Amino acid sequence: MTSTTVPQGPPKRRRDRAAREREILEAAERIFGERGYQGTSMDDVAAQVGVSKPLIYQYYGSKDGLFLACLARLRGHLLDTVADAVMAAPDAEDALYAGFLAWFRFLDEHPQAWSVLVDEGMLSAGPAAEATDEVRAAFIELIAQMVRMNLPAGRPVDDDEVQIVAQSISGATERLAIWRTRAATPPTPEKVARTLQDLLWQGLHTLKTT
Amino acid sequence: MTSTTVPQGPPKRRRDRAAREREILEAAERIFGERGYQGTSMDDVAAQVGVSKPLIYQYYGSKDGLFLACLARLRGHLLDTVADAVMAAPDAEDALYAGFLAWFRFLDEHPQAWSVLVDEGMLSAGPAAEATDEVRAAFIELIAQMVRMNLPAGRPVDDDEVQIVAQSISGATERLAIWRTRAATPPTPEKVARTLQDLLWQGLHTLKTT
DNA sequence: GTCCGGAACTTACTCGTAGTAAGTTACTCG
DNA sequence: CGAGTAACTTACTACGAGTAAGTTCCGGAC
Repeated sequence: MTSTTVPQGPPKRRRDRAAREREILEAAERIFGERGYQGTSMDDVAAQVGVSKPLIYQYYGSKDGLFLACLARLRGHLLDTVADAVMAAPDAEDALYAGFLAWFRFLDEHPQAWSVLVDEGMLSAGPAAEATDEVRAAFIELIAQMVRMNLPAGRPVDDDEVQIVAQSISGATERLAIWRTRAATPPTPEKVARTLQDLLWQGLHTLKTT
Repeated sequence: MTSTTVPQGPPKRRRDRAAREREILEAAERIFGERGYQGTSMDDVAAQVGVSKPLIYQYYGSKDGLFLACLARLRGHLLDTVADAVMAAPDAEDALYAGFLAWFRFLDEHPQAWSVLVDEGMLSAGPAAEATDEVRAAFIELIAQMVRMNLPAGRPVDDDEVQIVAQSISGATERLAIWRTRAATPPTPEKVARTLQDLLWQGLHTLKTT
């Protein structure tokens, strides 16, 4: 009877680093999504994974680091979804609508992912701020490209204006998403996307005349 | 020589409650503005005022409570400034521009006030969330009223659409403000206000035909 | 004056959580 | 088998939010 002493139910012992990192990331996404950044402690995550806290620190460096990893993954996923919708649209006008629609639908379908994204404002201080800006910047860039699609090719583009418009759209869609989650009976994604498109479509053309 | 024992340099001893509350609030605004919500400890504020921490808790209840008090005051100030500019404008088109301009100018002139306002996202958890929503709701309402000013009186107003537009504008202006503080050479308030107005003005009229 | 009631204020804690130092266990390759 | 290394843990420190229980001072009643 040398061994066979403690055959635990879950045979979850040592895993290699990549597998553990994935496991931790999934748990973190879930818990951050449920309880928010502040409401989640590293001990919670560690306990959920069945691992000790320092291991998470070894892999992710800090609480901000772990949160950022979640954020980057989720936002990447969202970005892909929206970008696909935009690319699939037949023309610029449809692309605008399709992009908005994909955005709001994704957030309806992944509510806890969205909770994480909302909390990104959390990291406004510290070196994490730049990281979140980078993550968001990919989105702004997608929007900026869509905006440029609307401008005739020959004209000189005022980059400041493109930036202003892209930032505006980014801010508008984020606030609308937050508002929809809080509202008692939020309008459908279609309705919101349609209204936004109506609001912006004409104005986007005035840029080229400036 | 009954008294005259300890004539300290700064004769800051007991003050009545209202005066102390003001003093604490001013210090808190300054420190929150400089270091952000996370970066500020209650001990910092207490030390700055020259008072002990429990006194602040007695007056403001919690860190969130203190922060909210700052927030409400600053946002009220900002709201008044923008509302005044909107009201003073001769027509709806000017009102839109004037409102945006007042907003961006105020934030340029009160950078640390703005830092506090940016951090409000911080309070996405807990009972403080509703309070910040209330504070923001006043702004949304101002915008919604401006939007309604653009619609002909006789038509039935789609309240959902008005809300969507108001939320969008609120989100756009907030994100633009954040972007301007981070950008190396941000465009002038006039430029941003002008571009935003161009972007939105035409679209605002399409609402009435929906 | 002096006594007393309450408001202003403090000392000295508890508790929870981010983060770390130093050590231990198990897998792997010669 | 034995050594090296990656995976992992125990047992802390540090610090900040929030609190219990007390102390000091002022202003009015007699």
